Amino acid sequence: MPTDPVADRATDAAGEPAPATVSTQDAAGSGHDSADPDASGGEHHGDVTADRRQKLEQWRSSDEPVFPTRYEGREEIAGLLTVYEGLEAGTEADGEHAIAGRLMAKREHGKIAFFVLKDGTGRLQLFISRQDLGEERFARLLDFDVGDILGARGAMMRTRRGELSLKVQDFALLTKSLRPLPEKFHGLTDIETRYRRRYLDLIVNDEVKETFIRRAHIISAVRRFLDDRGFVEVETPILQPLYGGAMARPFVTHHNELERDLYLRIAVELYLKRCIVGGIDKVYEIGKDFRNEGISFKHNPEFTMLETYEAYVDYDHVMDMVEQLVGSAAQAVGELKVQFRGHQIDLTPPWPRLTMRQSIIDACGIDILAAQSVAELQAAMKDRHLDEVELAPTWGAQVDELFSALVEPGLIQPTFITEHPLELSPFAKKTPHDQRVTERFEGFIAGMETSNAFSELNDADDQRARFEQQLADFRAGDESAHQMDEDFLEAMEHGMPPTGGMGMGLDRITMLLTDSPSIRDVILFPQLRS
RNA sequence: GGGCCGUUAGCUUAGCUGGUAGAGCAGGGGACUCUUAAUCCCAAGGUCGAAGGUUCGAAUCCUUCACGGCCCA
Repeated sequence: MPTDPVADRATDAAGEPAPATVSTQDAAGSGHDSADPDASGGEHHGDVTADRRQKLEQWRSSDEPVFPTRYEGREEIAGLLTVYEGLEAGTEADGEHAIAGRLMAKREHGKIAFFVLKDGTGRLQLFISRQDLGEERFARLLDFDVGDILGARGAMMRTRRGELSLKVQDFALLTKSLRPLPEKFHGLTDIETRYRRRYLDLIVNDEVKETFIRRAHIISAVRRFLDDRGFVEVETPILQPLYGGAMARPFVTHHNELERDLYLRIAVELYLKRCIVGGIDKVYEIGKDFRNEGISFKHNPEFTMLETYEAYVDYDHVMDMVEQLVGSAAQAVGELKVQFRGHQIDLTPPWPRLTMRQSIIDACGIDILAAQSVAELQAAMKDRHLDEVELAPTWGAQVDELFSALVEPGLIQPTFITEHPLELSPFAKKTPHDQRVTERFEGFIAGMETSNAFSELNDADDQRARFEQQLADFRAGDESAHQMDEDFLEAMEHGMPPTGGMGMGLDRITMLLTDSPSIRDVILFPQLRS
């Protein structure tokens, strides 16, 4: 066969970095022969996978590698976009570049064609002409399917219409894709498929990847904030013989050799406090907690929690820290004023502070400290026709229901709710001015609890009494009530310094800072029914 | 757990008071040297989520189930 002079030039240009292309010229010819009678492809009648498998077999029978291990000289697309930003339309730059990525679009146009290649950093158009490649290589390149991963090499140019492009002189198949991508215009919208096959969501919906990049930046910023303040990051058990540190139902698992059940942690609180007892005065952990509860737009059974404990400070100090921590996370990915579900939310410190008692009085007129039993409370609710609030078995649980139903959804701007009732706060110190409430706060943003902190209880005898009260609540039907933990009490009896402790749901912070309406949008592989 | 809505080609979807499915994109064949949701021509692609029921006849009506979404608790 006569050597196309243009193809020859292409081979020379690509010669030294990619010697494989030299032998390709012949291979392309023989490969093309077997590819030519595409009538055989017609036997599959639109079976896309079968058609692609057949193309893969054609590549295998050629001399070109089908799943090569590298593409020499590859550069990231974002870098080229920056370097050639000023290239004028209709001109071609000197020098040669190589890129690699997934083929996202094909636009054939007779003797030329336009492809769109996407790598982890961006998209770049490929300008392909038969004149540059020669007939055989041109046909072979056009044989690629959308979804294939390929490498391309050539000069940077800008088309007459102004699109920055790589003028392809040489190319290689890096990975054959056997299945079609979702449709290009509407993309992948089915929510279930997006979650179950997140890789497709990531390929097709660019903003999804952006959300997870932001998530990573947020978590980095949180770490940096704490590290800069001298906190030590630790890792504590996920498999626990006794779950605790929060009010929630656990997942149970089983250890075969030990012949005993273990729980997946619902919080890291009790272990980090042991670290405080041990003298790590500033300590934190970022990791997964597991709570065996319902699934909703703000609940996933496993979620990412931050907990911090700092010795010799109280909850007021922690409140100041939370404002600054959330602020610095926000500034890592944007500004202190964020848009969330149509609301403009201003995270600028200081945030308003309101006692839980006052917040419930404001919402419905009930003074929870005046109605001191579950019966009195429910009578007060009945007087005010608060039928939409679910009844709870204990006074503490009933207060929580009232608050969750009537106050929480309205806390759109960042707000600290303080001085929770003792019954709801088995690990918080009582306030000096009222023994019925605690030095505790929860930070609410956009109607979601995003942080929870207290002046930590360090009186071992008081702690034991709290556990006993929890045990009574459990027997009264509150399944989320806390268990007795003798091992933890023993640690406490050795003496824990006054400590300010805090927990923060990082998934919810990420929702807020990425304007994601559901927690499933900030968890790559959320829990679904199977 | 309850209510409402949804499930039709690989993807996005139309399908009225019942007469066993129509399109766009993707894929196949062809044309095209500046496209970018390229365009044009041709051909193909469906166990209508599953199982029962009503009916001469069911994507359509009924029942149950599965999965999903939203709302409520």
